[in-house]
Amino acid sequence: MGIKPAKTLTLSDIARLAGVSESTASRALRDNPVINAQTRQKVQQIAAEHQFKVNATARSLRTQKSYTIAVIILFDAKTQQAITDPFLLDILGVIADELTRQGYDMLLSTSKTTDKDWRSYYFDSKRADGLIVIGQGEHDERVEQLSSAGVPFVVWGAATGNESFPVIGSDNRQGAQLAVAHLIAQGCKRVAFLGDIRHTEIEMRYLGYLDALQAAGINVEPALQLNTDFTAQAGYLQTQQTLFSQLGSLDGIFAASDAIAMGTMKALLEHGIKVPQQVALVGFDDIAMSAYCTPSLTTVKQDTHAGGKLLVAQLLSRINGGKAASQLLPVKLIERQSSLRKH
Amino acid sequence: MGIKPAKTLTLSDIARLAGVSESTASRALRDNPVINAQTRQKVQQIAAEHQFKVNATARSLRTQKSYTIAVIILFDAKTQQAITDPFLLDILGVIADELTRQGYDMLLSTSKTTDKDWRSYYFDSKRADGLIVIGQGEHDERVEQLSSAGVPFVVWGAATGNESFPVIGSDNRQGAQLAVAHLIAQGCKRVAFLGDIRHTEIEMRYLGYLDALQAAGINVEPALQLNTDFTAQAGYLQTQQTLFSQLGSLDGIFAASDAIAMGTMKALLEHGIKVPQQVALVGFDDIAMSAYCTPSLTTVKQDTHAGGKLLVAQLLSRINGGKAASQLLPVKLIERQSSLRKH
DNA sequence: TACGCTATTGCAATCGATTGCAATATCACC
DNA sequence: GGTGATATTGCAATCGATTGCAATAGCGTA
Repeated sequence: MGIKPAKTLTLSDIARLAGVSESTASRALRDNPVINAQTRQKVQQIAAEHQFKVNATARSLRTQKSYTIAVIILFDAKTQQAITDPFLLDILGVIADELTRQGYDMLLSTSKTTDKDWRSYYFDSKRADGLIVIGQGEHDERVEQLSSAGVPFVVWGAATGNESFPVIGSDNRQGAQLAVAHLIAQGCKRVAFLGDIRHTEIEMRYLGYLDALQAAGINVEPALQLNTDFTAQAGYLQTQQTLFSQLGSLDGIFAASDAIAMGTMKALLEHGIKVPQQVALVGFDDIAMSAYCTPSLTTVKQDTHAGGKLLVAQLLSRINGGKAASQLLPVKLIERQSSLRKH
Repeated sequence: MGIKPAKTLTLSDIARLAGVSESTASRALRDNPVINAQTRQKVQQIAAEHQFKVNATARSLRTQKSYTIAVIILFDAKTQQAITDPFLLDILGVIADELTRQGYDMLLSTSKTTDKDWRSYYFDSKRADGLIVIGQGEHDERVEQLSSAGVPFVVWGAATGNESFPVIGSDNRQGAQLAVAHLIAQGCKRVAFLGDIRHTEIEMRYLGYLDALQAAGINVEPALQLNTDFTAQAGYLQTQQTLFSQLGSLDGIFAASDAIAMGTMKALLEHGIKVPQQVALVGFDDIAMSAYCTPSLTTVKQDTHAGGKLLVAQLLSRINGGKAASQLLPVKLIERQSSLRKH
């Protein structure tokens, strides 16, 4: 009478309904070929009729595989806010889709909360078969710990060549070099760098910046490198507080992320500085908004799609006993109004 | 010799090392008071020394609780891309933190990939104890299905008062009403609405738009409501293709999201239209970039922090046998340059 | 000394599915 | 009819932790 409490059915219920043993039912549901075709169909049909779903927990326990990957997003201890950079969402979406496509679930964690010990929490406890760590932060020692513990994991970040774990990431150095060379080609003589070089990825971008300056025979002024967090606000404040007052005449700025660049642009425009005529500006990431601010933002586009897929592919390969290798992804300069003086 | 293979220890190993039974070890680790204090300490110490972590899978199987919540992000079938709106990341971050704080893990899924049957996949299979659905999409029938199936879940979206499930969301109608009333106060006589009203949240915003117009005695022109997807690109194209050519003279635009508004702004500025002098513009969401575009964007701020916490609180209450109630969160108009004509 | 009560601890079942191995049935072929 | 090979199916152990209930020990008191 009325709707039944819908107690979840178990495999043994299905087996009973189909008149076979649990083992036969299990094999039938997994399409094991030793099972007679008719039996298999019957079991599958009954399971479907009752909307039976294998209990994932029991299966995991028995098979010792969770088919779950933990994704950990590292971010600044300082910027204690929730994840903010739009770029993260981009790559997160790709990873989510790709994991699903491969039959894996995704457990998401932000470093703020689980800063204890990922290995214990996710791996030792069998919550996940492997880890994807996004961002190396400021040389986070926890990442190094993982590598010594035999945990399958891959990192999105900057490969320096020295790390003992696989790192997938954009060719930050070349991207920055392209960006700054472009600024120089537009006539810039004195270019500032906004970004916190304590992050490995940003450090690489700084090296690319130096590459471009040196290739052009421009003298490097260390004072033009300003540590700036990954937010529009940081870019805005940095520009207001430092760039104008302390730095003499600049004619170009390379911001280590689009978010920073947007803050910078705001500050410049507020001061009546014309972008790109007086100061040309280039960012990094190509977030969605970059094309739609005014002037639109020249930037370096990372291939998040390839990156996400590669992260997943490498991790799964590693989990299945194979090797995972670090890899650099090519980037592309997207020229927009914030830096284009000619034409 | 060398590093040991580090085979994971089980509870029975710890029990043996401590010289007690598994049951005692289990109780000791969970701080069960019936266990003698000395025994408890000894067991805990040994567990700590060996970095023992309870196997979450086994525990889940036995206790019938996964301490995991599945978060499902719905988005347009049309915009088949990965999650794009920065607003989502905001609330996702809050939910992640709050779940962690409450001892729950978060399983993230995007609707594109798991469009089968969430109930089966997440709940029947015991992967999750409950679901948080973000966005109702275009009256997604799958959400309704959930409610009839006894699955604990809550939705972030727009409560209409008719739904059979708990919906937490901003007071979209009032937010829109505030925004449009503000435009009218700035002198706008003819205000367009950009947003796809097939989404319940947007529909509410449209109602608020109508409220404000009617309160001001302004005639409603249905042609001024233009279905537009949640992206800057959609806003840009819509503005270019429709607003200029077909709509006569507008002096105000209310965009249903900041992303749309930014696209619109770009198109307006490209056409040499002065914002806010000729056309005043208001968005919705208060994403991080809104303060940093030029002119900065007036918008309606949603309280994502309260929203995320409330979603989690209601869901957990529901899981623990309590009730979950729909709730409307207050919003706030943030006045910025894109609409401020006076002063 | 015996009895009852409390404080601790252990035994064994249980959660639900998977799988190695044994058991049975079926069939071909000599 | 007998024998071995093959196709199906079932039994029972197993994954690792939790927990109801029984068992034991220790202690106070009549």
